Amino acid sequence: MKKNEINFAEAESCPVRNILDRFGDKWSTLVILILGNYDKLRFNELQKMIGTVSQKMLAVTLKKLEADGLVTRKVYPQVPPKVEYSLTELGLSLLPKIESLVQWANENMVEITENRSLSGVK
Amino acid sequence: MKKNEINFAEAESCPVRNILDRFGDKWSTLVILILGNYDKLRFNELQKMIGTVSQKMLAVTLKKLEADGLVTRKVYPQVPPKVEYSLTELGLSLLPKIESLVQWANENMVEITENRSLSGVK
DNA sequence: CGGGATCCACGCGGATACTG
DNA sequence: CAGTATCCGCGTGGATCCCG
Repeated sequence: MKKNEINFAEAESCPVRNILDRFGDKWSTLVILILGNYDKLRFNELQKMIGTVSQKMLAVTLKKLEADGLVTRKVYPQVPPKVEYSLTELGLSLLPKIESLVQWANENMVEITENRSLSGVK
Repeated sequence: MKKNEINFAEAESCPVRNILDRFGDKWSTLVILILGNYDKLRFNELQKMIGTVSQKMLAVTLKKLEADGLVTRKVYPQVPPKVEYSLTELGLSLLPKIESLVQWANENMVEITENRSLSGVK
């Protein structure tokens, strides 16, 4: 009783795998989410907002998102330097999908946590 | 120009972080997606369908999903043993959110891949 | 067949120090 | 301020063997 013949096997040919591999990391989705709430943010503002991210990982994450074309990086030529990050059109088109996931998370978090603590699995 | 005052900082109090930490692993979303397409699957069927997952990781993934209450595990008491996995109500409620993400992935995969190869970032 | 138990490599990601 | 460079611990996840 299968619906579509989707090939999940090979990572390269499977968009699901590709996308999930990209945004399955620790910080990407969170950065997109935050940039969706505040439309422009500086590096330090982002870091303070997330709170627990290291400079290195925030830099790496932003670089990847910029490379994917999801985030724009605007540099103001001044001293001290000022850099602002914001979502691109592409990034904005992804935002509602992630927010939809977040909404589900908010609605079902309690139930999942209860299930998990009952089962005893870490 | 911020919208909601969301506290992204502490992982425990932030549903986003919690959910993303759970499903941000390598196989969870894929398993949910496949079980959504085929409503019942045995362990080996799942493994062959994914193709590149090890026994260990599939077992761990299914255990976590079962502990969360997203997947049901039905054991048939016979020799050789037969176990069927399927999505629970909770799992089914998550499915469309993930499929929505997959749809976005399919639509924008090419553009992202192009962007990334142009930028030179791995 | 459906896993559990072990061992181990690799890479993510944190801490720290330094620079334009 | 906005990063880069380096070092390194630790957890994810693969390979292999074993068991009911």
